[in-house]
Amino acid sequence: MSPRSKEQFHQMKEAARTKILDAALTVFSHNGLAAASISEIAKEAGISTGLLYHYFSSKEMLFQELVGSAVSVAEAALQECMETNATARERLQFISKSLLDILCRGNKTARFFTLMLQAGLAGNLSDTMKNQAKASALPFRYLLAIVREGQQEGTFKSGEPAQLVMLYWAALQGLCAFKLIMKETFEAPAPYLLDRILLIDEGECHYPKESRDSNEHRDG
Amino acid sequence: MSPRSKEQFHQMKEAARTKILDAALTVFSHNGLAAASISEIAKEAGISTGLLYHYFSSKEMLFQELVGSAVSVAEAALQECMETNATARERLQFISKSLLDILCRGNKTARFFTLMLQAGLAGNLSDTMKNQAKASALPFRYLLAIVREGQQEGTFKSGEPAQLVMLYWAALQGLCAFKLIMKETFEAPAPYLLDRILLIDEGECHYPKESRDSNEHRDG
Amino acid sequence: MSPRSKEQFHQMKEAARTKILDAALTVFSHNGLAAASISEIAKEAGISTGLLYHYFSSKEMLFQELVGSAVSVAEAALQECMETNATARERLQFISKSLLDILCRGNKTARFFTLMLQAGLAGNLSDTMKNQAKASALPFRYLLAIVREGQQEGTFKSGEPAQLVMLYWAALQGLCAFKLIMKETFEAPAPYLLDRILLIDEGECHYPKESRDSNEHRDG
Amino acid sequence: MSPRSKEQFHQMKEAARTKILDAALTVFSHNGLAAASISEIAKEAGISTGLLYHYFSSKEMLFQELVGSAVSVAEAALQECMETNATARERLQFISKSLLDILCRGNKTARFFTLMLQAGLAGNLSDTMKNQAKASALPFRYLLAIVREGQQEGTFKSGEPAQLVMLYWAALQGLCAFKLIMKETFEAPAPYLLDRILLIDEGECHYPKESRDSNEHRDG
DNA sequence: AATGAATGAGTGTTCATTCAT
DNA sequence: TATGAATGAACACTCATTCAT
Repeated sequence: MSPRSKEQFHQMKEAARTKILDAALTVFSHNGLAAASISEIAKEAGISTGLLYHYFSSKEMLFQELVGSAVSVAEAALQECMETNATARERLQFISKSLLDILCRGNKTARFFTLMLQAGLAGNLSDTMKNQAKASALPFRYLLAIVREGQQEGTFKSGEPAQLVMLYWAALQGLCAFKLIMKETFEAPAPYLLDRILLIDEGECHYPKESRDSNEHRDG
Repeated sequence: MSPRSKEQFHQMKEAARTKILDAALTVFSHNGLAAASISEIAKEAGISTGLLYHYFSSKEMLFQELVGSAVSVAEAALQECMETNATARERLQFISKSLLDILCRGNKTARFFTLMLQAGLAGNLSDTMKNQAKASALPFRYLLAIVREGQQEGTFKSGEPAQLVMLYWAALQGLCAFKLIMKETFEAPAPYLLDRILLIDEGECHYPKESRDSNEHRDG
Repeated sequence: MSPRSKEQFHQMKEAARTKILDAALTVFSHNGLAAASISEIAKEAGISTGLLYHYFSSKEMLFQELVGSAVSVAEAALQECMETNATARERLQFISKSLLDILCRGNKTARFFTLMLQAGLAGNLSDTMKNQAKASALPFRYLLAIVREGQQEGTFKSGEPAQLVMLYWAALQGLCAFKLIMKETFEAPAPYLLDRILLIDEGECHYPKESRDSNEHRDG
Repeated sequence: MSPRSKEQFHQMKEAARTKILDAALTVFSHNGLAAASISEIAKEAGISTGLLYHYFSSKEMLFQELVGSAVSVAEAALQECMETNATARERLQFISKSLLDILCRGNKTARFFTLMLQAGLAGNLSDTMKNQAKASALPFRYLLAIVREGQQEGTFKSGEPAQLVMLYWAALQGLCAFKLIMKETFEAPAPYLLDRILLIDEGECHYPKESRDSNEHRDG
């Protein structure tokens, strides 16, 4: 009843929720969204199924919270990145490097990406879930801004920004999936390889920019 | 003995099998292997569940046939491509263009890619299925060969070939997934954007360059 | 159309029916009545399921015909046996010997007995089937008559005739089941061992009959 | 941690298991293993099918537990019987009387015998089940020992012991099946009738053994 | 007479969810 | 807060039966 114990309670509650969310992420990404079972998640979290339902009202809500937390973490990170006064090139390099770093160090990021992918693919989700899944499109906006800025800087490759971002993001998605599939065998590519999808190679001759613009976006 | 000719039977059987395989591809790629339900596949194919089992002995066998056929089609195509005496650059451009073309025209390719992805991700497959799933690594070998050749040609970017291929393939995987997620909204990137993951840009200064300039954007 | 071809047709039909009945007997007795599948029977008989339904309108009818034919064969044999003017002892010995003989030579008899047993046990039969199953009680009547006659002859053991017959018949049932279970390992007991359930041993002192009657029913 | 005491849980669990095992015994012995349906067992036990699977992981495991418990109970009883220093004759009389007594009083024994029979007959059992089924051969060994001993005592009939035991056991099997088939109509035979398959009749002249007619018909 | 494709109700089994404790 | 027994609606799969040929 004291403010102290109240806070303690809150902390314990949050700790329990986090434990469950972690377990859920693992199980969801292993078996696919639909094939994951609540009882497996509960076992992974070390609690009973009944207690799980004390914290999350349904499998769907559990999923939503998972996605929601991931999105907000990602958004915060990107937001922070945008607020620095680095060049677009530096920002991209920072993002790529960060992502590939955590990709190397653990499975969590890969699991999140893959989970979002599966959620997007699943044809039988409720509307709320579908909206959540679309929230993953959020990083697109930030990247779009970076690409546009970078093209003006002259450090980014030419091409339709939306297509470039999609390609970059698709590659990232694919890498995350591969990480989970190949397990220990997986070796992340050097960040500069990923950057190169968007950035002009350092050795590249990008001075005569004007003359290129016209014939580069169309090639078939 | 038989009141219907053998050929008639055979034709009908093949037609039915094809219809079922198409339906299965659709449903599997949406929901993943575990979450895909036989009854949904049957409904999609316009038949009863019982009849589905007349043609395929189990959900797993159905999946295996699907994967097997995809792999053999892909291999044949790549094999053919390898046997031409084009340059590595031309080969890659051909592959990218072909893939993005069929990606634009229908969902089948995207579904196949996504199916293989889901198969690889699923943690609870039988051994035969796991082997099948690994068969998807097959295109890697071909691409590796092309990259190595291209780097010697001087038309491919430098970098560890295995990592380059992985990046290229990951981008392709990701694009296929996006295609299914975004549906009509999806617009495939220009092939040259994909190529650029591996190929040195036209404008790049790779000195013995002068003679090339003109034929670089064209890849057919 | 000629009377000749008509008869030929009839013969062919009967041959086909017999083939199916044989197959059905085998499959029924192997897997139990309910677990036996029509398609398995058809395969065993070398025909299609459709054709089987041309001869027998349902699984149940097939079973009924099977039982019916067995019962009539058995009845005919017993009837014939009763019409001889042998002693009761001789009749019983003849019956035991005949049964154990065919039990040794093949599985058909064992299958019939076991099938009837299963039919009797099954709780979910239609009424017609239940009646058929009860038809197996028919041999009881003949054996009862023999026992009563034999007790008057002084060659059969004392005891309630109905109980004696049941014991004899139960032993026979049990042997048939064992035959199917043990397969090649099975060795039928000597007929006289079976007879001895009902017959006074040849070496037995059955003269002082009067004094026995009272203490024989109690022995433990 | 647990709001219900461990003992409470254990008791409830055992009670539920017993209830299910009883129901399963009834249904299995009626319909045979293959034809028995889980839903019928659940209905008989008054629970949902889902709950049944909470206690037994499959139909097969349920069957195995049933058989296992029956075998161990039977073995314990026989073991105890063997450890007394009674004569072989007395032992057999005890066994027969005990069995026929419980056969009269309820259906459980009859069901067990019949269950074992059906298990032996079923052609499509898993290996573990087949082994279990063979465990039913266990009483044979004890009876064989008794018969051999009794023949030396001069109180058992002559004849190949294995055949004599098989006949005795077959009769018992048959009686159990009849009990289930005939239901209330069934009247167990007097124990001495069953004993007589193996024991020399009290009134028999077995002292002056030499005088005994050629010493049985045939048995080597 | 003969086939086997086609159906649909049924089986064993799983699992999200609820509830008494 | 915490448990796990209990439910019922799914699912994969089977099979007696029908039907067009």
